Amino acid sequence: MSIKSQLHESLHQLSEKLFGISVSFSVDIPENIDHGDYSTNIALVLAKPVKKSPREVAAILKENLLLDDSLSHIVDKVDIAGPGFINFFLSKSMLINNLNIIEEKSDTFGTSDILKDKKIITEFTDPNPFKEFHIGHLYSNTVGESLSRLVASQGADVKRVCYQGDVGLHVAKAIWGLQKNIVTSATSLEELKKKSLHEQVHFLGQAYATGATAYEEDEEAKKQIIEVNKQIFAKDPEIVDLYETGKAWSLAYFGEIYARLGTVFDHFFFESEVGEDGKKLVLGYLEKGVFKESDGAVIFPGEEYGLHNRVFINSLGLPTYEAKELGLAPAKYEYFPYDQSIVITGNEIKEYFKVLLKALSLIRPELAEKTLHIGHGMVRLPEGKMSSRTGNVITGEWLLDEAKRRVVKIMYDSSVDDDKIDETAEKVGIAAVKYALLKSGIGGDIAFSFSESITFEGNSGPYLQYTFVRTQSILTKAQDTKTGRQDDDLALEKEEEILLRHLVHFPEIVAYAAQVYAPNLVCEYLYQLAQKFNLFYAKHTVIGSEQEQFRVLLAKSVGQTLENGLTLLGIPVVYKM
RNA sequence: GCUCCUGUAGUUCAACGGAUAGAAUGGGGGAUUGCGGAUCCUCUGAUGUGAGUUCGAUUCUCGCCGGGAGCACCA
Repeated sequence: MSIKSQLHESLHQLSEKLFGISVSFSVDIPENIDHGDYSTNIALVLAKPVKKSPREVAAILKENLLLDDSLSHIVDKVDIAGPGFINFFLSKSMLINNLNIIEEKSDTFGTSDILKDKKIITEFTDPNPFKEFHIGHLYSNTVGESLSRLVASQGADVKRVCYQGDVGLHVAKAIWGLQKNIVTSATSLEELKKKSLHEQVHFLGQAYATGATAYEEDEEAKKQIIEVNKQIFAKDPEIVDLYETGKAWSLAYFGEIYARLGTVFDHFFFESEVGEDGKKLVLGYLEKGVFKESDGAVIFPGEEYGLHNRVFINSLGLPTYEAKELGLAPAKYEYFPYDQSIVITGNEIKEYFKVLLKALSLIRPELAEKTLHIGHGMVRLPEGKMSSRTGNVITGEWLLDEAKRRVVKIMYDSSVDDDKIDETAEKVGIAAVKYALLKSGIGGDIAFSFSESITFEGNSGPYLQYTFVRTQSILTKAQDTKTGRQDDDLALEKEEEILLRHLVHFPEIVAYAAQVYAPNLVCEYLYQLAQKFNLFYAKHTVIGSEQEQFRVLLAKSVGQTLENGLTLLGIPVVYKM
């Protein structure tokens, strides 16, 4: 049990014992370190029912708290402050002993078993074959990977899956565009098959742009594309080679990006696999009145539930995204009988997802109940909107390459050609991009500016990596220093005490971040940790000082915590940069 | 028109209904012949607006003003 919940429990019991009431109150980690390591508002909440002033209530609680043996071990001092907050200060021995705990727990420091035996399936990234992997996908992947790691750190059994739209109008546009562009550029599918993956994917991207533009501007082309769409569903031999080849290119390309980002999916779902099941479900429940026919299409009457109507099967008899998604939920459950299914997508389909969940709740209520949709914001570019229709997109790959290029430029003489440097630059670049995406809350939009997001100063991924490198540098130089158990009666410098008091909170922050699905809380914590360490580092010498043993252990603990935290964010560490 | 999201320093972001609204960046001024200066310190500067609920509101409710997304055969 964490210190926080111990305090909560003790206060709860005390309130019942002294006043005979149980109220809802909180135990917080104060922002201001002068307000203690933990604080509670219980006295403010109790004041009214007890008919005493908050400070009086606090005083009564304080007196009795000190009698509690289990608390006197942990807590050194209890203060009453402000309007009636009770502040707790942890004992020094507790703080120092935490370093020993970190050393023992090593890479499991920060984990817990709150979600033990829970099966959680996470779905994220979801790029569509035949289309670009753009920054939005990069963002979804970064968020999804971090959330997956967070819930896994709390003991959950996690499976990552990716759902890809390999059938539908967008594919028809790309296929049509491929046919067209192969002719206009006087090449052939056989010729293209010999080219590099890069060139193939580029050709695909252009084909999609060609098809998408024609669909909007050319009536004849539009009709043809709709025909192609039917051919795709029918697996028409005329297009099957083109289709399979293009899809394979896309998937190979996505695979390269996942490898760079450190995501390993346990399973890939395709619309082509779940579409039929979804359609059958819809038709089955059409008879039962869940769905309705309207203008030749089958719709779900969301308006009857305060939402909006959506088409599930279009008038051509083809399942739309909605019906396919309806088929996906049971398929996921069959693959992995989950306790919770987390779907991470952009905010723009939030309303749509509500409709979908409503429909699912009438068909498979137990699955709908277990499904959680988390919407993330858009990545806005100051330079203007990107559009895959015009082929004017910033791709995820381009962004990663650009970040890496800038790292090399800043860190090294760019002429150097060295595998080690290349590997480090890649990791630092990934850190810059991922951290920029994760440091703010996932609900809001992200204003992505290269100058500010690919930065190596201030609140950035590379800053954290740099701080980690410093800790490791100390450890290398102090190899012979023993870091065994530390005495309690050490005289602490102010900067040391601040660090120790911050380190205690890591497991609580991680647990909370996992609970509320907020990787940005981990970012915030790590950034503060790095700042506090750098301040300590600037003011005190580690190696050669009288407290070398203690300080080396402190550096080691900070390094371990930084590494564990960065790992939860899906960000790699480096040992030299 | 309807639904949802959103409005905090010049800019980009924080703050379970709590204490003096916290950072980064920008701008001004400084620091360590020391373990990596991609560091550290310091100054500067903000809750769109009007009510309400509360011991206490950036946070909750309502109005107004501004920004964004979605709303039938795309995904």
